[in-house]
Amino acid sequence: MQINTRLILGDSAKELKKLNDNSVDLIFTSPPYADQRKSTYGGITPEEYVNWFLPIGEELLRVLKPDGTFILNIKEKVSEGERSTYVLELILEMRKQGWLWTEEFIWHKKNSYPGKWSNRFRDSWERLLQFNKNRKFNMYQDEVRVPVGDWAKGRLRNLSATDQRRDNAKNGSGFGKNVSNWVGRELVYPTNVLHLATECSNKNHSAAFPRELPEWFIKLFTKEGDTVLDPFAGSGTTLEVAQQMRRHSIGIEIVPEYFQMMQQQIEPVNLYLFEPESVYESTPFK
Amino acid sequence: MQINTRLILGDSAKELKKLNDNSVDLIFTSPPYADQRKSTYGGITPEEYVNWFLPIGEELLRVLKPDGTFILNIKEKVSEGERSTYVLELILEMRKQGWLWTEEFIWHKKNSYPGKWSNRFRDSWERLLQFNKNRKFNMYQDEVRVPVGDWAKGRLRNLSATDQRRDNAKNGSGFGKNVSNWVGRELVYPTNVLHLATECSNKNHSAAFPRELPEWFIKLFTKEGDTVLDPFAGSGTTLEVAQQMRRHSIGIEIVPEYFQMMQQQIEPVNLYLFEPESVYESTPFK
DNA sequence: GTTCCGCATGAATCGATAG
DNA sequence: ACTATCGATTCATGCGGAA
Repeated sequence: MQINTRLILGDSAKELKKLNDNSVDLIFTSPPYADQRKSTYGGITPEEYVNWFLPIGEELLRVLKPDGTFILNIKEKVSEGERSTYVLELILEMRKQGWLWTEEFIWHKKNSYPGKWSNRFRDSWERLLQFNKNRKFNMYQDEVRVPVGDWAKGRLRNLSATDQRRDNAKNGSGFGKNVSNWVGRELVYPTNVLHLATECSNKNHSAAFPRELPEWFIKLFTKEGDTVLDPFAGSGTTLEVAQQMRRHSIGIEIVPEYFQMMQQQIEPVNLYLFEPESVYESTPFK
Repeated sequence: MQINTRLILGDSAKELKKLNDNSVDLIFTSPPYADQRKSTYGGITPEEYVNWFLPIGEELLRVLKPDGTFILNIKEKVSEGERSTYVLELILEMRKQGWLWTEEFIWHKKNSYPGKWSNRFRDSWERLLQFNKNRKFNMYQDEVRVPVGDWAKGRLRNLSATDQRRDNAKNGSGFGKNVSNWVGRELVYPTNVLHLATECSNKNHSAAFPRELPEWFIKLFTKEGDTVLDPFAGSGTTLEVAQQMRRHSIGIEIVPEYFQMMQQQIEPVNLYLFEPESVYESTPFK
């Protein structure tokens, strides 16, 4: 199967209009955060932020498949000693647009940005807001199971004898099922807190988030051959990961510098030859 | 110095009116969360929640000292497949009342409630919203510094088997060096994420949160002889901790059962005899 | 005296069933 | 149709009794 990675230089508000309705399985993005300094490129002030984002949210709602998911990585900055409220307002407004606010994951950063202030500690977490179009959506939970916590090592070692007995007793009649239950018992489902380190600066350009972050959500909400969209692609981490995981992807980036960085990093068309029948499915492009 | 712990049976909306303006240094509380079922304790629906809380917020703003802090422990529940938005709305409304939303701490629960659903993982975190009356407030950061060794310990504990082996392999020759490195290591400031386990069942009385939670904020925002207020005292964990830390405290609880539990747990007036001159400072009661 | 194992139990959520 | 109740699911933790 052929995996397509499409890079677009331009403004998301405009470029998204060129995508078809209901054509994307997962949107994962980390938009530019609001910033007081107007000098920075794309500098959107906290006051403008919601109105700036909403037209894009509208388009994202259109291009997402009914059973798709939108993950928005965001964190409000401090402004005049307070946390800004634009993220809260954004959630409320997006619900009015028709989004369901399904969940809020937390990225608990193991190594947060250093610093010291008299009235505040280092900020060590970010929001990962999950939005959906419907209550039913695709979620492949088994793909992200993690090794069971440490406690089990000491206690679960010789579970066979007693625990199987207990299991049988509970089930009562049926006794065929239990063995398979305990196979691979080392894996448990994760929670809505992701405890990851921020990416070390071993690459020339440091991404806003570590590769594990998009990887986890791509695993969880898509399968091979699905399409991932990042409307604020930045240096292209999301797309790079999506490609390696054999998902089609589309990235939009307005800053030429970042766009070129992406182009150098990513092969636009990546052929996986071990599945030769090149079934070219419905493309998300009009 | 005499430490006063005052327990009040009644409705916070009314009882708070009996407290003086600007008389409390820290408010730490965990109000009943909104609930679909009307039969249970508190029984406030998500729709009613903001309007129910706001009059209490008004009184809390009045009784808090100008340089005091209000910590609100809360988490929205799921309702019809979505996270409810009442907490977001509450923050926005409290700002209109005059509160500053200074910070949002995260309580990352090590042991979250179990369960499995097709569209959601276990909820493993709660909000600790920090509100203030002014940009300047008392914060004793040095009181909550943690040894670097703490995370090192946790890390070694978690990754026991394989990682210790790997660690040895890395160190290669010298195996005496590493341990002494962490002894007496300098204290560092924490972040805005608290990683604690929930207090589990088998203790005499189980609280909604572990003792470490109020303890940490009492250390951070008050000094000995200051006054702590919990308008939803529940089983009295906050007050108990405050008393042991030699802070005055006031607890209000509407459910007689919980109130009696507090009374049994806490000595109303606790004399610390090793400071005999009983300086009776300004009382917060009218 | 340690270490180990069994058991109970949580600020939960969904879907089916019953009134 | 709409609401209240109930069972099923699941994992980290502390306590108590056993090895």
